[in-house]
Amino acid sequence: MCNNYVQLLEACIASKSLKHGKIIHQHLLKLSNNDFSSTQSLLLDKLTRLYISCNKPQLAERVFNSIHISERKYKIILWNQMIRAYAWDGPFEKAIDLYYEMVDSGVMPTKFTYPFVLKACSALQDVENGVKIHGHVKRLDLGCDVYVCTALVDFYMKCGCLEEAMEVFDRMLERDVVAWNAMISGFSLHGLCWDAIRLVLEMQHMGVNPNSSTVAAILPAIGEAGRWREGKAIHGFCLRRGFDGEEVVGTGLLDVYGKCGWLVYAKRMFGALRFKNEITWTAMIGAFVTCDATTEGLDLFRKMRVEVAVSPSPVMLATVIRGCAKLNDLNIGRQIHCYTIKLAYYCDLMVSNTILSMYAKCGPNNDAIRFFEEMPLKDPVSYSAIISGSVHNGNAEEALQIFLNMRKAGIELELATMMGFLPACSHLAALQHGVCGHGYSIVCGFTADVSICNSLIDMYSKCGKIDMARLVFDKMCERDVVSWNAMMVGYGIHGLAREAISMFHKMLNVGEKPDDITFIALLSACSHSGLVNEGKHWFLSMTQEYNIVPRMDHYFCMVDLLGRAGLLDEAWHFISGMPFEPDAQIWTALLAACRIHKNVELAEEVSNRIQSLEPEGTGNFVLLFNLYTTAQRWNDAAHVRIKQKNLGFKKSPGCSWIEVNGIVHAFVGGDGSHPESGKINKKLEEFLAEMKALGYKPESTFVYQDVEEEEKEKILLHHSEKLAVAFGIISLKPNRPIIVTKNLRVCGDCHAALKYITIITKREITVRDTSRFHHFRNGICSCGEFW
DNA sequence: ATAGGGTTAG
Repeated sequence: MCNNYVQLLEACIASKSLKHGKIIHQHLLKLSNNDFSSTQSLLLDKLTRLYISCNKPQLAERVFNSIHISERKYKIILWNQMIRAYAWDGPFEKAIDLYYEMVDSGVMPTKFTYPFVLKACSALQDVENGVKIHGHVKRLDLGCDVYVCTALVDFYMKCGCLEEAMEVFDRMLERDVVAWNAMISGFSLHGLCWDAIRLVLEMQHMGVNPNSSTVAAILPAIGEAGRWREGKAIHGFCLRRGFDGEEVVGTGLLDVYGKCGWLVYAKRMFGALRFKNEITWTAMIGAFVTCDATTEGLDLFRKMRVEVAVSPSPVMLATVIRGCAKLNDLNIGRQIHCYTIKLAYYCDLMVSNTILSMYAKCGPNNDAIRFFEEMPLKDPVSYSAIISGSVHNGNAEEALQIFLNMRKAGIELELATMMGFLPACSHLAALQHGVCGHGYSIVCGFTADVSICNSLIDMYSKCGKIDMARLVFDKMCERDVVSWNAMMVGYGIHGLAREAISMFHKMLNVGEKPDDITFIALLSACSHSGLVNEGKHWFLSMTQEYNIVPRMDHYFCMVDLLGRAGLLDEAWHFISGMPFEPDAQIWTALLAACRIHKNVELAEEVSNRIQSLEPEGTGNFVLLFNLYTTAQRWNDAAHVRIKQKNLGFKKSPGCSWIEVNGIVHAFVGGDGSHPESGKINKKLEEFLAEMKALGYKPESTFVYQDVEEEEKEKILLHHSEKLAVAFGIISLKPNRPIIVTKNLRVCGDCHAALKYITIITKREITVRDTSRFHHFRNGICSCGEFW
């Protein structure tokens, strides 16, 4: 009877029939009175094998454990197979546990044990156990086995221990193509393109022929590095060897072409492949997205849905969603989002992070934050995406809050998190948080990264610490165009145009090529310092010497430059000579200039143009309104206000904020909601009396309501920037800097008053408004009255 | 073999 069961089980193993196997298992349980141990070990052996072959390692392990311990010792193949089954698709910890159990029960592992258990270690990134197991290998004298050594190389490489991997590899007496491939794919995994290529050449030199796996292993690194020349060379090699028709190689080549921007070649590879699997389709869609042919990519996705009757994989949907984000197409984005819900991919972090980032990029809206809050699983990537997304959508305060929650929840900070956090500090001028971010970046080694340092330069300069920004810049081992641009922008907003220009020359001296943003930085620096002739010079040389076609933004800088300097007619002519239609922003720059230089007639003309171009804007109304009130034309002013109201626009209120002990306190004009409001008002009253004694006269032209003088004085005294400064003075120790940020341009009366306050309090005050910094000290402002 | 988060401009 027993033999019959053995034969039955063997039949089940051969046909991988779990269903029948389970029935037999039940029978055996009944026969043996639910006592496994009395069942013959041969049957248990077969049953274990069956469960392993059906990929049910847990069931297999349970049956295996009922074999008597003395017999289990000799079932080495079963041990190995169970470890393999766990190492295949987890739980990986079980593979490692089983390995130790095996060793502890005195069973000698074989060379077949190690590749499996090491695979489990690399899946878990468990270096500690991997190293311990490496020790066992040495003791068991398996250190020369190609199979085991290749597994060790693969393990070390996947865990990022490149030196250990190389050491094992170098000691190998013989190396087959698989061993070389382990090294090559390891380098490729870490983006070390040149090391991977060097090894391919070396292996050929040693007489080992690369196979199609070698090619497949090296292609991702080539693609990531954008080395299209090497990609083409490998393509040629594949053609000679006949590898190019293989799905894996063909897909890899397609991907390289896509990543290098050679869409035509990518399409040709795709067309030439006889067999296309889902990965091939995904790679092609991704190539379209990367090469800015996103619409075509989405079309291909639809075509695939019709032609191939399989549900798209998470990776494919992530690629498609990336496309929606790039197209700024919330409609299709939402559809794909629904589709992922239908396919139950909502627990796939990669998919949900892509959706999150799409909502953030297509903002500003509340979709991103809502989606984030409802995510069942979140990882550091999700946090990074929502932090940078919130900053991108103009909500830096929210970004800061999420960052602090993240810290509280103990979630690991990654480099990209910092890349979202530092701009949030820049926006808020939250110097204390920014400095913490800098410290943390040093500790984590992030400061070795050029982009992090670029963000630090930006953070310090926007927090008023231009010298610290320069210090970061000077300490960088490596700089890119962004570093120079960020530094120049910093000098520009601090009114240090000369320094910005000198940076530009230094940049040219070290051979860095200026880009379009470099010139925006240069032109806006000139504009803030009133360097009209320099600005004109750079605008011309930008096209003539550097072959950069001026964009709308460059024209904006020029209009701003001419306008601020009072050259209104020239600015007008400059706009008329533009090669394309000026947008509302350009006209607004001119309108702002009209306000500074009190030219009502031109302002009316310009305002009409703005309204025809962009009826939604409110800045236009505000500027015109202010201009009329300054000219005391109250009727015209009222008319503008009525028109604005009828059209349903509200002016965004002036808001100023200051960071005190890591908390950002915000104020609007006349704000009495702050807990310290009583003290703030008292301080301001004191200042008013002292200022008047020093010769201050409230400039009532900056009050845009037609009310009594006394009332005007009160309104002026409670402008948001004065409230924030007063709060700073009463809450910060005398040695702490006072840095206030405002969402609009600083008001003229406040500008005058703050100068007096620096005399009275003997403190330095910094105000950052929308266009630049004002450093007040001893009754003088760094802007030299030019802003 | 395909794959998620990122710096400078107004």
